[in-house]
Amino acid sequence: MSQVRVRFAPSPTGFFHIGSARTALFNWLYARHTGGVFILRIEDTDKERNSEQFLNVIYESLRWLEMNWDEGPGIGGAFGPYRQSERAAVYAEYLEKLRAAGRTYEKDGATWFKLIGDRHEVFDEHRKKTVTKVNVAPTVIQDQIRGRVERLEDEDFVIVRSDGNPVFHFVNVVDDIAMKITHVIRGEDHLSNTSKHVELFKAFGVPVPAFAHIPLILKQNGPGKMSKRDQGALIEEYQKRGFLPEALVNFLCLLGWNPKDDREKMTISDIVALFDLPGINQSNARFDEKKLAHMNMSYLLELPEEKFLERATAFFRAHPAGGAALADAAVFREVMRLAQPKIKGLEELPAYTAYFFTDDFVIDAKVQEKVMGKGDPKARLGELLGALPSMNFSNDSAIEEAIKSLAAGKGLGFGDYQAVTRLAISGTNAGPSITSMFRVLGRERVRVRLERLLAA
RNA sequence: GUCCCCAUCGUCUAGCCCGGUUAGGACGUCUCCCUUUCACGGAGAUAACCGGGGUUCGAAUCCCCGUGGGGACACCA
Repeated sequence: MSQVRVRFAPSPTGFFHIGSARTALFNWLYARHTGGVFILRIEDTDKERNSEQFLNVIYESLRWLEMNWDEGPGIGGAFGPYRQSERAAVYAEYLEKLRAAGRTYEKDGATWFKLIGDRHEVFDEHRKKTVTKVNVAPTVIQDQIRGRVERLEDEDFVIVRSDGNPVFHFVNVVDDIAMKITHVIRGEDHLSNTSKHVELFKAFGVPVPAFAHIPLILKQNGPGKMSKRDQGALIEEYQKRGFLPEALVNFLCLLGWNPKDDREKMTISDIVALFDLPGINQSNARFDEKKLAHMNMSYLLELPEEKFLERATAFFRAHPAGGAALADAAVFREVMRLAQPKIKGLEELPAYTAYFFTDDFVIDAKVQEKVMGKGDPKARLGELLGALPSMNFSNDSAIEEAIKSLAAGKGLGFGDYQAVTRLAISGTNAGPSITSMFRVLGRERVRVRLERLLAA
């Protein structure tokens, strides 16, 4: 068989969302799995709704998710241009073929595609108008995922608007022919359009590509498919929130596809090796951000220290808290080492580590009430403060030993000092071990914080 | 309304094609363990074959009908 050629064909009429990304991903995976070609084609024939801003979001999101395209904008290729707004000549040429074959006619200033068969008028209750039906046999669609689907396509349809611009169905098919697309992998919302497309392919006298209509992604709450306006729908949102692209890709693969065993976390090369069209599900999947978050945490946890530092640095650079956090590279590195095994996502970092970078941190009132109401926390603070000047701050275990021996001298344990000390130096009840916090903060800042709570 | 697609735990899913499983895994939730807090991790628990008919010795699995969900019905893509 000749080389697989697939395309992802977004229209830049809105932000790039989860569903589009998954469609792109399945196309990309299939190309990589088969050693084929992944083409990016921009379907910007709707002049009213297109915008350069949305176009850039598409490019940026695809690059972020590392779905590199082999042909398309910025790359070129033998079948360009790859933006439909620049392909008018191609459409004119193909329109002429259809016209020559007697498959078009003009009506109301637009060009219509003519079905072959006897015609009769029918009043359509739903559309409240009289339409012309054509007696035709049902169009058969052979779908790689759904099997054989029959659909009656029995009305002529517009292929070129009265303003001269060709419509989606026409340009989509023309480009698939011109770009020698072998497999059309797209959302199931296009299944109903496919009969139009098949009739066009047939009218052009070319073989119909293989179709694979993948299930849709439903919004996490409420009815319907996910759309650009839904909460958690936008790819760039995840990028901004510091999700790891490899985690998002892995998660997206699992929405509608799986390796047929218990594996979930897989490297992209494993996925490429295992992915295939017949393995794709037929039913829609609901988006579950909790599972994405879990996947993300799992990837974050196994990131090498240096990689984590890189990602965290990039995240803080784009964050309001970044200035303070990144002021001292050595401290930042230490704090990130402490934070990596503890957090679920990079977006937790600023709040989780704030007290390392500022002395003006918030003290959690609820935690304070709880901690200060048990035992004699102020006595413990006083004792610790007394021991502080002679404490060896060079490493965690030295600090731990110092606190333990202080505790032992009073007939207490490490735990009796833990909560109140943590509250004093971080304002909360969750975080790295207090010995690490001591070491990173340093004696002087610890002293000030202990005294502050003691005086409160 | 018409047409098309789909249907296993709350969610993502394995199993279905080639009928016989204690219907498996993951996320979530809960419990316990680990522990210097919080996470991580470990052990366990929770929870599903949409309904009804057939076919069959036997149906999650095959067939039909309902029901439910989704999509499409533009001179949008």
